[in-house]
Amino acid sequence: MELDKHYNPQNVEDKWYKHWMEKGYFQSVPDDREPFTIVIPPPNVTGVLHMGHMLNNTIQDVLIRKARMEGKNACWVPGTDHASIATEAKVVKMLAEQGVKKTDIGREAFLNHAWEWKEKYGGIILEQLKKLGASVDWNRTRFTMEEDLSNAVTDVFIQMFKDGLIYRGTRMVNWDPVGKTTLSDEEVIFKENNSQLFFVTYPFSESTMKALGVNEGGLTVATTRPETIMGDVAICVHPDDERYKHLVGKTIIVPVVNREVPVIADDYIDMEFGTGCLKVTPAHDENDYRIGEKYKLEAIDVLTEDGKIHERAGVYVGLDRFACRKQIVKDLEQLGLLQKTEQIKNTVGHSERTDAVIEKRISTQWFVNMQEFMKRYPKVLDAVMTDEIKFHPPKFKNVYKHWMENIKDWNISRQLWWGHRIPAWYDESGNFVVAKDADEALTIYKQQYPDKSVQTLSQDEDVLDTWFSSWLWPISVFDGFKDKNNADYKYYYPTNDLVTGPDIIFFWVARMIMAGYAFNGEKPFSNVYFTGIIRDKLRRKMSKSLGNSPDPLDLIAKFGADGVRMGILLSSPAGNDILYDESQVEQGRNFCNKIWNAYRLIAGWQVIESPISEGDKLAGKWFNMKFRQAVDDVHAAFADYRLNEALMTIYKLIWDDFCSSYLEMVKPPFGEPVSRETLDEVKHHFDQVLKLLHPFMPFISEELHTALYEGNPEKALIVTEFPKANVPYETINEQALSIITEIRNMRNSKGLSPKHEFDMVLRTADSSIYVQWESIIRKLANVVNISYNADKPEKCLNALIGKDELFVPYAEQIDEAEEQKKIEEELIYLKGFLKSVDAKLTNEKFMANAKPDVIEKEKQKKADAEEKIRKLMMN
RNA sequence: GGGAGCUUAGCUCAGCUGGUUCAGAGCAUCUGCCUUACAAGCAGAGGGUCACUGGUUCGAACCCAGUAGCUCCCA
Repeated sequence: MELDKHYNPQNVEDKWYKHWMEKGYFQSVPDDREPFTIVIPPPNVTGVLHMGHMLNNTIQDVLIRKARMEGKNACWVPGTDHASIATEAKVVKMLAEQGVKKTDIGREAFLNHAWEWKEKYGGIILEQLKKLGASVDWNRTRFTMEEDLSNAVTDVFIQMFKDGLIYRGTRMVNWDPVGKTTLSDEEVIFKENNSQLFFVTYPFSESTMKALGVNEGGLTVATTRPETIMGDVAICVHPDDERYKHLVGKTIIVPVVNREVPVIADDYIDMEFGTGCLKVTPAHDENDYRIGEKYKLEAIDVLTEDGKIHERAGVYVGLDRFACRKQIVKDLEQLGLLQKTEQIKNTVGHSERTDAVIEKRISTQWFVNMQEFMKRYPKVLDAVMTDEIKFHPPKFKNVYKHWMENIKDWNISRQLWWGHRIPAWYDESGNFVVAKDADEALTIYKQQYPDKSVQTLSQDEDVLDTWFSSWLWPISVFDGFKDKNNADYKYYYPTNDLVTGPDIIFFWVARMIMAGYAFNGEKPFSNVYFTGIIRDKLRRKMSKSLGNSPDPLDLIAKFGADGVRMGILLSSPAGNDILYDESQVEQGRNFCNKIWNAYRLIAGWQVIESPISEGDKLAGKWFNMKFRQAVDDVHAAFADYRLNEALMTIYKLIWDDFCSSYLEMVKPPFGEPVSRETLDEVKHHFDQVLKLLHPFMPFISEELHTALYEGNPEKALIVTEFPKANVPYETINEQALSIITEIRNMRNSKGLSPKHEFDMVLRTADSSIYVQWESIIRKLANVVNISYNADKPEKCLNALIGKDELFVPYAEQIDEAEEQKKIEEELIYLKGFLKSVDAKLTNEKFMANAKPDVIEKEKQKKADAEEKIRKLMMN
């Protein structure tokens, strides 16, 4: 069969994925083997695959495939996340395009649309994972809003409420005016902003003027948010501030609304900032809220849920908050109350999902009491600090610790419909009970409020934060809440590795650890591999608006899944951002091609039934040594989750040692056959290398593994054995191989063709280390006659091979002076080296302090250098 | 404002508890080759004051202090 000159992934990848599926290799059921479990970070159900997913899932697939080949019962659980805000936003947008508003159609109809949407688009991202080669157990696909997982959420909520870990309270929360929902602190992204700082004068009240005996005047405050002036209830200054001391206790007038408010003093105030006067707006700022509580001030919320001015403000009603800012500044100017405007840099919170500017708002919501939680489950922090749960790279331990030690209550209610509805039921006066369903709620209610005669309660309209279900994921995918004693859960949990981005360390990783210890008393996983964030060449994050994010499926179509996997992995040590560049996936594709052609080479060999030659035998042993060393390196790299280094080791093993060296050593001259024994050995080595490669590049390795055995391999590669570490091997002295490089170099420097034949003379104390390599040296260095310890030829090129001398007779265009110069340079180098070594050896302090083995090494270096110098001097 | 981390070749990064003249890898670059496996290739080569300044040490890319620049997290 004619084989294509270039590897063609299209002919290979889908075929093998289908085959693996049909054979059920991805499926896992509990048995007596050791389990190896990974739960996928569930992508948003309506999402599409992006580069981050590619990196993340490739790493998981590498870990899973390796474990599977090591004889473990590998189980990779796939699934999707309902992603409350993101999905609801998409459905709202879709309905808007049809001219439908969610409030018009009501909750039930809206949810029908959402489920329809989910059915239609929910599977896309999982299908895309197949293209990548992800060996997930599709029978185990879960969805965070399916019945069992929803029940788990409800049960956990109820339990935590009973345990006093969940409470309903009125707090200042983050409000997203576009999504019209609250957000947790983690969902607020702070961005640096160029803002204007407005200096606004609040005039003295009549009584103040009277008391001061003046006819005019006022206090000037600096604010970036003049549109909240209508909510001002006080002016606050520092008690020690000499400028304002006399005004404390007096009143001033809030501009525009002409409300008379007090001037108060509190040492919270920073005298240096602005004018040293703070306008107190308890409804719209966290710090003002605290001051408001302390001094029992009213909180006037002047904004509506969509960020417009509320009727309560009295003026500008209905105007958008930013439009209002402009308008009020204009009006203040006209009133002569705007003193000046300064440009400042500050940070402004934005919604992670909608990017809207966040408003602080006082609202009644559900919270998890985190301080209390951490008090009860100290293991959540300890496990990470003591490496019971290992972070890779470990630098994220600090980040984790810092967050844990400063943890705030978690706002878990969201004003959305798509999600897990909060299992709380209310009567008309706001009394509520928490229960599994309406019936149970009523029963409990009657017990709790026996004197009330309510027959119907209404359920909380809000749903829970998406992460309130995600944090249960490693437990709930194995139905650990439904039945603590089920076989899957007992077998697979705790899971082994979690692979995710550092951006969700708080959202998800930390909370899964909390859930693990709180609901089960056990860690959810043993290792967390934090990937980097994929950026473009210029270190910009990949984003739709920049258009710098390639479509992963296009890349796979162009370069093959193996090529893309390799390209992404090669440059991504754990925790480092990866700078994506198409040349990397090109490198991956080229590597596939290289391997493909290695196969083409041996597939074309004619075979003869003759015994293996000594040279081929030696080449085989030599390659085996290289292979074993590489395998050990690969295992060591895996142990530290240095996957990129493991892959690089394999890359070099295949390209340099297998292709460039081993195959060249045993390759028969054109048209000549190869011995059966040699071919078998080459095939064996090739197959070993493919096994090592398989977790990284599953498709091409499986294809060639099969091809090597003429379509009848004993086993599919995916379930063969991954090469083991620490297998003993015969050590081969390979010093002779540097002769090849030296001679090729000589030829190159003289501009000679590789076809130009050379003879060579070696001066050595031990010719045996060279003799066995002769046939290979002849072949690869194109040398004809080899002699040992003969006289130095009249005219020759020379080089040092270790401590031995190599002469290559060559009469033409030889420049004696140049050759001499080369030797001189070598001598200068060696003498310098010797001097530095001598300096150490004659230094008493060195001899006194250095470890014996270091001294021994230095002595050896001295002896070697002296011998080399002696030889060079003789010429 | 608080915290963490980074700075090594043109680029991306290794360099473990100081000890081969220790300065490495891949890619890129340069030179010569279309040598019947592969030009998506082959054979070679050249690139670095290890951010800067001091200190500790027989010895520092590595340890310590300071300076500068960058990144991330938190408020």
